[in-house]
Amino acid sequence: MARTLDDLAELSGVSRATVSRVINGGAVSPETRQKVLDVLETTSYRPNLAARNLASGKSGVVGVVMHVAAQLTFSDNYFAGLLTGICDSLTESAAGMMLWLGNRTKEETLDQILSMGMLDGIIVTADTIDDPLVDGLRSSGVPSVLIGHRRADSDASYVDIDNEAAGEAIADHLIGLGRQRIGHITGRRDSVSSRDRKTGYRRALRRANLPTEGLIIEGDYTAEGGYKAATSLIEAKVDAIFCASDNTAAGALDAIRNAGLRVPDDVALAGFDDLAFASELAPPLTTMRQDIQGIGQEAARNLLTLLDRPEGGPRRVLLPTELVIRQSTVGGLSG
Amino acid sequence: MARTLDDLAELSGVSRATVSRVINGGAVSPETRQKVLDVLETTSYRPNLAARNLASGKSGVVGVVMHVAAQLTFSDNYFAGLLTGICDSLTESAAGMMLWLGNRTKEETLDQILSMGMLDGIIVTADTIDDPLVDGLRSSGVPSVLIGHRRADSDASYVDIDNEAAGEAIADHLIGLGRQRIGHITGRRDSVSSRDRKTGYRRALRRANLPTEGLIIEGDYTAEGGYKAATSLIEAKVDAIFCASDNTAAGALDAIRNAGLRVPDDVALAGFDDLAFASELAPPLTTMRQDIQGIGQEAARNLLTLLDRPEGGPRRVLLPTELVIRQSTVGGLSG
DNA sequence: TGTATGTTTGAGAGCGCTCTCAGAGGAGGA
DNA sequence: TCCTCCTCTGAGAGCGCTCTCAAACATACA
Repeated sequence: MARTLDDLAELSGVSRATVSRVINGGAVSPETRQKVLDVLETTSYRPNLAARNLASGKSGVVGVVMHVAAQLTFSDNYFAGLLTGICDSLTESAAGMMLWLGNRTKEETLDQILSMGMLDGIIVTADTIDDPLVDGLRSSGVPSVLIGHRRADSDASYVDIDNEAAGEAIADHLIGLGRQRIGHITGRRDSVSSRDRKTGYRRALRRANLPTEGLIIEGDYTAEGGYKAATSLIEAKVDAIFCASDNTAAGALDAIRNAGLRVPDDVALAGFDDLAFASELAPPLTTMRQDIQGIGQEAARNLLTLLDRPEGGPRRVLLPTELVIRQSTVGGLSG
Repeated sequence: MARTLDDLAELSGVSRATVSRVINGGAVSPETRQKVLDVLETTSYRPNLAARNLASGKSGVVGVVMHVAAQLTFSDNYFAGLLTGICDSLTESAAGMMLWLGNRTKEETLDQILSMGMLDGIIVTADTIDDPLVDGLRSSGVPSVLIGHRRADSDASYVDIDNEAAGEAIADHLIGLGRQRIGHITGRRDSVSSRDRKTGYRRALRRANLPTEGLIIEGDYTAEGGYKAATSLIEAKVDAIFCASDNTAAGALDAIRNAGLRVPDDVALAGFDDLAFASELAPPLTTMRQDIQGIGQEAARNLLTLLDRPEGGPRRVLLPTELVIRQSTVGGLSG
């Protein structure tokens, strides 16, 4: 059983260098190549990654960092979708992946990642306004792709959506419906996407000369937060609510119902994400679809390309979103 | 900036071997050790893992394999809990982790894992009766710890619960309540845990001389499966249902309600897992608590110990479960 | 003083691979 | 025929670390 390149070389009667060329695609004459391939075939040879890594300086492994509470990573479908997409692309390219969740402080996580010293590149979620982990990763020099980005990251490689435009589009939709008091439940306070969606919402309402005072309530992307925030918006006599996430909208829907109001007749309701359950709510939820899994895939592809051709400079991608109109804002729709 | 052991050696005026001893805990005189530690302090030295791996044959990275649909891995709290626990233990020991989900066929996954050739050990979920992935991993010789186990795995290292005893205990509870027609909704057909829980249920009912004919319906651990199965059990006039998972029970609860029956008055309902939502159902669900996160932690710890002392032989752990009685079986309970 | 025993250290041989460099051999032009 | 140019191949030098082995020195005992 051949175990090393030297074994293979001996078996095929060529040098180690030539076997290496065959495996890694160097210039080899057809006959020699075939000879080696034959031996390779009959020999369950597996290159030793550590040796390859040591010699080449590459490991074929990328790090994925989602520094949110571990429990959340898996229960919130947003992160689940992201990870699924990333896994997908990486598997396709036979790249390995190491995962870091929020089990430790950001400092510890950063330290651990850097001391691995073995990662070709890193994918990291960057939706927090002030994030030492992202800063540390970026300044470490390890090639990275961010999912989401702050202003400070505008010269980094990232995959994101245009949250401002999306927020504005949803608000415009509600405005177009003739609603006059349109409330907004934001996402987490320290979240970039939340802030941008709010900015978009504000811009739309200002342009339409509609009030926003007292109509913006802070949420946290969860259903519970949505319920609470919606309760105070109802007191403020809104006739529409734009929630920064579908989860939030699900909570808000409960609150509206419990207040004895009808959706959309009394209050039109819109979410963000278009998670699977959005279309199954009663009534089905108008929302901004983002292809979460696609974002994950793109991030991984992006990183792999970056590793392949570092000279290409930072790679920035904005993925499209799509307004999905359902009965929670437009009652008369069929389906 | 010192980058290699040789640099450090030069800086501290000793040999590379001595620096290595200080770092890895060999015998070094106090003065020499201090000298080296001082240099280490002022020098942001990070050992090169590839080199270390190559020289020592160890990588400090373990593989985690959960070959279920990726989407499921994250939406089902069972797997989420498992992963959280594993991450926890591994992080504690500063061990790296690589994750494989069900993005590819089992054969491809197996191949990819083995060709990594860099994993010190593997943690793999083994709840499927006939699983080439688990078989392949076990026969590969890479130290592994299974989560769950088949009969064929009785000589492997694993962490599991006693599903038979647990199933029997739940059934006994329902019997003790005086229920006469106790139905059972199983888990996935090819699942070991499902089969064992059913065996336990059967044993209890046989001992109590109660019928099981027509009262065992196949489910799949999901709420949808539970709804469907419960519907036919209701037609079979059961007065109690033991579901193989909480998710299943949630679906069954809907079905029972939709049939206009009351829980527990008409039909007592029990689940399995004690997921977070079990206590929030109306009525709160009687269920068998298993410490899912604890199982994950134990699996990781188990593997690390195994790697440390391979001579110890396989390490088998059965974690306890606990019957949690709530109003879905005993109506009069407070809370 | 000589011998046995123990402690601390350095030299150096790998681990298995990649990659450079130069040599061997063949083709083509003068 | 000789020289140049190109293609293919092998030798060998690392990559940074671990670990064995033996040397050097210290200590203890007879």
